[in-house]
Amino acid sequence: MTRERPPDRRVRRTKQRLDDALESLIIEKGYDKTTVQDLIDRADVGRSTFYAHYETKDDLLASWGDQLAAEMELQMAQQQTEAGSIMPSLALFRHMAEAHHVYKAMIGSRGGDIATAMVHSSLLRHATSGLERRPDAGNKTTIPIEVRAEFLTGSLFSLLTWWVDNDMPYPPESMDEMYQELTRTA
Amino acid sequence: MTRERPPDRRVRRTKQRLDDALESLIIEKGYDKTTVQDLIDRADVGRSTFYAHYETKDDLLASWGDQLAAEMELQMAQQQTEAGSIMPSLALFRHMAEAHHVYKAMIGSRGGDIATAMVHSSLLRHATSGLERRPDAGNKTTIPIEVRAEFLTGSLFSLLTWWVDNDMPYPPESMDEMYQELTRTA
DNA sequence: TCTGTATAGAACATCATGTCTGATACCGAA
DNA sequence: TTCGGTATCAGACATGATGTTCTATACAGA
Repeated sequence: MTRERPPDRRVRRTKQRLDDALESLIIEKGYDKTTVQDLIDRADVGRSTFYAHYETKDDLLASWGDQLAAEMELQMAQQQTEAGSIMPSLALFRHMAEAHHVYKAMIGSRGGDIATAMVHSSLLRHATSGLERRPDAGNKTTIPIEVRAEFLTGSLFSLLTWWVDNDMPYPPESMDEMYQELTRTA
Repeated sequence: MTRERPPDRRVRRTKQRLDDALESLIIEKGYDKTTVQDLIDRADVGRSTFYAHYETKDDLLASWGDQLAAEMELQMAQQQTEAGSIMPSLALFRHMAEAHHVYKAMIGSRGGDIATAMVHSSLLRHATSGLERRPDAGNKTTIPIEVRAEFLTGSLFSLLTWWVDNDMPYPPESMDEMYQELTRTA
């Protein structure tokens, strides 16, 4: 068991700066158009310093995205225990509402894919385990769980992105209700 | 009314070569990693020739994707008139099965986004008009058509991509049935 | 205070993109 | 078949982003 040493304060500062720079640049000009040069300028960090911590721009994005995902997981875990719903959809709608600047900026840019892929597996896990745990009262469908899980995940995603992209025309609670009703069959 | 002149035979040949090169390269190494240099090497075409016809790599992809979309539209239009279903899902599953090499190669690469975006609007149109035309027998939902259309489109997409990405474990007809059942509510 | 490590700054090689040139080959219409 | 218009080729070139490497300096933690 090798003891984890807390990172140097300088390292923490540098990473924090880069994270902040990334977020503001994503909102400002989108992930695609953001260059490494932009990042280190905004973060006021040396070029070699950047590459000392991250291999590529995508690497930074992934690391930054992990933090968002962690927050998300927290909120999802809460709803999971509360309601009997399979997907933690309400938590997701609320979470996206909070950070909507970022998500809207990422939709359509390549950063969206990376973020999407990161969250997708996590959501799919929720769906699968939720379906397995479910009493399945009066549900005589023969559709494999795999397919149903993918359906639940994909349709939720589509509503989430549509909603944010259209500047959230309905409150999170309404979106959640609609999603619940639309996926009654699954 | 300016009469449309058919393009020079040389132009046709060049574009055909580039289209072929694009398709084979997408399958071979993915869209992202394909460079303009790769394209013109494979197509055996001069660099300046490429830029005489397309502004960027994405431009070529879009033009090439239009052809796929056109084929798709054809198959979709047929099913539309036949069955009473809202979405031409069966036609889509069959279409993707035919060109699955290409689609699977594009899933996850940035090319996927561009292609996805192209098809998305077309599918959304189908969904919207289908919902408007529908008799709505015994359907007392208050969910706005916009949301339902997005739901139908998004969930269909997710099943399509999952299906192709997992090497089509079920026949197109089964996938279509499952999709129909899962979206009974909408 | 002292040692190890992170950082700055800048130079550098590499690679892909997109532009531009003039010479050549080809097309389609007369 | 000829001829004018145009597509193509080959290559050079400018540009901009990426990632590497170096040394001197600043700082953290013990």
